[in-house]
Amino acid sequence: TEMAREVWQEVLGYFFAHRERTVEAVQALGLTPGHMKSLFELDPDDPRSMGEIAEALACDASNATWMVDRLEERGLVERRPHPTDRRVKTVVLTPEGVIVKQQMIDALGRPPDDLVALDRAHLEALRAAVRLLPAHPPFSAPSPRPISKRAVS
Amino acid sequence: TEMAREVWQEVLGYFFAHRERTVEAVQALGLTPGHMKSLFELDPDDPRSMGEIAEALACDASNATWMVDRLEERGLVERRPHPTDRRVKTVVLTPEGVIVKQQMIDALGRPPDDLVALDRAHLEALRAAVRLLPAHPPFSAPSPRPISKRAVS
DNA sequence: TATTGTTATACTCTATAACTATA
DNA sequence: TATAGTTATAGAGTATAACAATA
Repeated sequence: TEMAREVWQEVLGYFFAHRERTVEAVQALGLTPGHMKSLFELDPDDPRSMGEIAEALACDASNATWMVDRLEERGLVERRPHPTDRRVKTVVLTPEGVIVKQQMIDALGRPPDDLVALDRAHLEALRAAVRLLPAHPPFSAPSPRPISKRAVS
Repeated sequence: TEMAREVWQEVLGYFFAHRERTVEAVQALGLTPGHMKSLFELDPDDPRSMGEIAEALACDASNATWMVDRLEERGLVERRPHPTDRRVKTVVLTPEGVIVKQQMIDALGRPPDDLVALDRAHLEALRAAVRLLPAHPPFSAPSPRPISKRAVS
């Protein structure tokens, strides 16, 4: 419908107006957009294989190797052998990786000044409204980790 | 405030969930993100200098040269001499560039399916709310062109 | 001399293809 | 033989520095 288009264009316009700020926030941590996407997928306790990372990032396997190399050089992630399949390498966040990931999430999630400056009434209306948006993964995905999950598919 | 943060994070999360779709829409037109940003800045009747383009895209002047080269090869833009300063080259959209720009805007502005599928009541509430967002340039900026503007600053 | 844009060059990120080691 | 990951290589995109033309 036409209303959906209006809503989407407003959201897109507002995001584009602040896009530069989010890019800068990531760069300030010395991370590239690719690193950012990788960190969102990784955790200390949920090992991911290289193949899973490549799939999640929708990139080539060789590119995943390259990206994980860079993250490993910075000490943010660690490659580990797979318990049963010696072809597979799994990747987990290091303690420093956890810290940087949290810094990244904090920086990205900080609202723009012009939004903070809005009336309380407007903010309440906005908050009620955005909760009507279709379900989507929370941007600060706190690693949904079911208790019993095998290490790697 | 905390409410502003919640609102921002919901908007960000919703956008991220559909980010891939927008990238694909641009790629389908054979455009890179850099081209996309360039087209947003260009128009048929509002010549921009190379320097202005580099500034608007927050990139190096040499990179602007490179990007305009690519757009010119595709016939979407045209370099023209500046009327008074022969050092300056100005860039305008060609007729074909206008068409492709409009296709890009249409593709980007098409709302996600899950938004279109929402109840009419929810959509009305969302539309009313997003209009409360702080002022920002409309994403499909229809080339704000004051009648009397000198060609290039 | 200062400024505009380009060219020369190098570095980052991404992909395809060939390769190594397991299974 | 097939699969997981890496390495070799090439290309797009970005930046810095040197350069040419013009102011």
